[in-house]
Amino acid sequence: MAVAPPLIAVAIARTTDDERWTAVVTDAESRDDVWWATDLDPAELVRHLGTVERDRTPRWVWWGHDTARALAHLDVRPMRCWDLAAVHRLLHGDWRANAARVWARANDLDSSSIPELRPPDLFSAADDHDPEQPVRADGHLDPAWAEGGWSESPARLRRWNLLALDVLDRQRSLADALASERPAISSTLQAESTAAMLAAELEVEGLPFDREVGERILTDLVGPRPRSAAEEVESVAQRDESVLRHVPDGPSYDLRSPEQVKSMLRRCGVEVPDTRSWRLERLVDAHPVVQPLLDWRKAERMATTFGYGWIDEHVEPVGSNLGADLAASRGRLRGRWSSSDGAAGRMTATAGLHNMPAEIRPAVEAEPGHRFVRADLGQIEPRILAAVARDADLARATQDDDMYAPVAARLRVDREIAKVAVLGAMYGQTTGVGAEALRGLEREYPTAMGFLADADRAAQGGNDLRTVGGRLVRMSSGTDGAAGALSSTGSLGAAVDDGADRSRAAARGRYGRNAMIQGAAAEFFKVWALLVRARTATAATDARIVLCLHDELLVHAPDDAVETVRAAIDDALVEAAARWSPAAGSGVRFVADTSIIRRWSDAK
DNA sequence: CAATCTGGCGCC
DNA sequence: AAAGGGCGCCAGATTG
Repeated sequence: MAVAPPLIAVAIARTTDDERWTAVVTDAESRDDVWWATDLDPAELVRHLGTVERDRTPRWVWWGHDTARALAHLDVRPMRCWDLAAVHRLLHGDWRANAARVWARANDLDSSSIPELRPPDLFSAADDHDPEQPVRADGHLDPAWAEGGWSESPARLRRWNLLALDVLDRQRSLADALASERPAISSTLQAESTAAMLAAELEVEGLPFDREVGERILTDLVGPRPRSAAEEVESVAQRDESVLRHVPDGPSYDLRSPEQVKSMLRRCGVEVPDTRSWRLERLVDAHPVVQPLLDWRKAERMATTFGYGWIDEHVEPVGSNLGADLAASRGRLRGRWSSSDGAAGRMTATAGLHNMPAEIRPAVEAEPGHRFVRADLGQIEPRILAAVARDADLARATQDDDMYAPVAARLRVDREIAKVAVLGAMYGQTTGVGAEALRGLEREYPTAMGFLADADRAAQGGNDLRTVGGRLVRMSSGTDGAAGALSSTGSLGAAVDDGADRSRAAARGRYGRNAMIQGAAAEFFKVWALLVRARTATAATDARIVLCLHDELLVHAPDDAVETVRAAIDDALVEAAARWSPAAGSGVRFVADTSIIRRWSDAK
């Protein structure tokens, strides 16, 4: 049995904007400072933190993203973490995990009474609160502390660490209380915390992006970069005209307004309830305006969401670590990352990192002397279903590289039907081609289907759920839960069980059933990604994860390290399956497809 | 005026 | 009987 690593709190802050640092490192057991210093240059700080990491291999405790981001900025890469905000999000299903909310929850305070930070005014003189005291008389954190005041002096950093350790104790005891119901929860909390560190690293690292390639692609799709506002207006007008010239003379229509597009189509004799592309695609023969409209939509989206402005805003030059002449157009595409967001705790990212159109992906290109090692998990959700439901029959199917093949054979249907049915069961879809096969699934895999039905039923009833790893998925109404938008709004007084109510309940059911699978898949993915992170960022290989995409990893590695990285990724998958306790002993096999490529678009 | 909602669409 | 999960982002429309 391994000895648990020591828990050590860390708080760091820049003293001025010229890169001097203050740091306090506090031992959780003794509540004594392991080390503190002020007016440090970054190299000293990094050396000290590295010494603690190496000599004591601690689990680092900190409040949240600020600290993780600062560590990532310093290129300090702790291997074991406890991020109070990440743990809070998981335990309480509350994604607005700022320090005040984390503290309030850990201390059983009502989050609706959290004080707001107010600018100093005439009344502040009447406030007898001591500014050096972080906790107010009502038990809440002083908002001035919570929103940055903690970083103003070494004494405050130390105090901030002690408060963090108090929260840590409360979080650990809550996790202990949940452990009988969710045995994986402790390891989930550790993985989620280290994933928060990875998210901060992804923000700093950025995704290698070649602006010249990107702009060339854009030129093909939406025309050359406008050189003036007038040219911009002209190009927009031309794009609009390519659609509007097919419309009979009459009023003008704004193609960006769905209502007006509906009117426009009506004038052309095409009546539609909405103008979604899948609907219009069936009507391309109904009127010559339909196809140009579809083309317009595609180009317009490219020009607005992923156009020149997008590149200008999110791609930064890599700087001096490459020869300027060698890579003038080389940049890094950066967005903000969250390690666990939304219903099921998936990673999310801004700046289009998670929904970049395939057409643009050739611009994501490894830097000179480097390649990408790309890996994606195969059929992750049905494999996760087999594991979390502990369905032995479905687990047997996962032995196949293509698990839909044995499922199809057992149901005596085509593979495509089996696939649609399995996915539909996890999404809550019960109509269409998969409907008949769904009944086959219920007959042949009653354990897995029963698991989904249980989650569906519980969620329909408004009961909160927990993923297998322990993440709370809130179904109750209120302002906290991600399911707020789904909660029933109508039936307060004269409750009428009408169609709208049933439809909302069904939506909650689908949401809940899917959250159990998507959430567990996210938890498994993070275990895998973190093992890859730990194994590939050694001095020998110095590879970096540059993108996490739900079931896909992109690692940027020096040419001579790519084979080592590939092997590490494959080993990490085997290890993740053994370490992630819901899978351990379930008989479920996980598979990944790994390739070594120059451009992201080269795979698949 | 900003904040929020809605339709639409990219990706998984 | 019917029931399509998640995210971020854009633009227009609406609300406060």
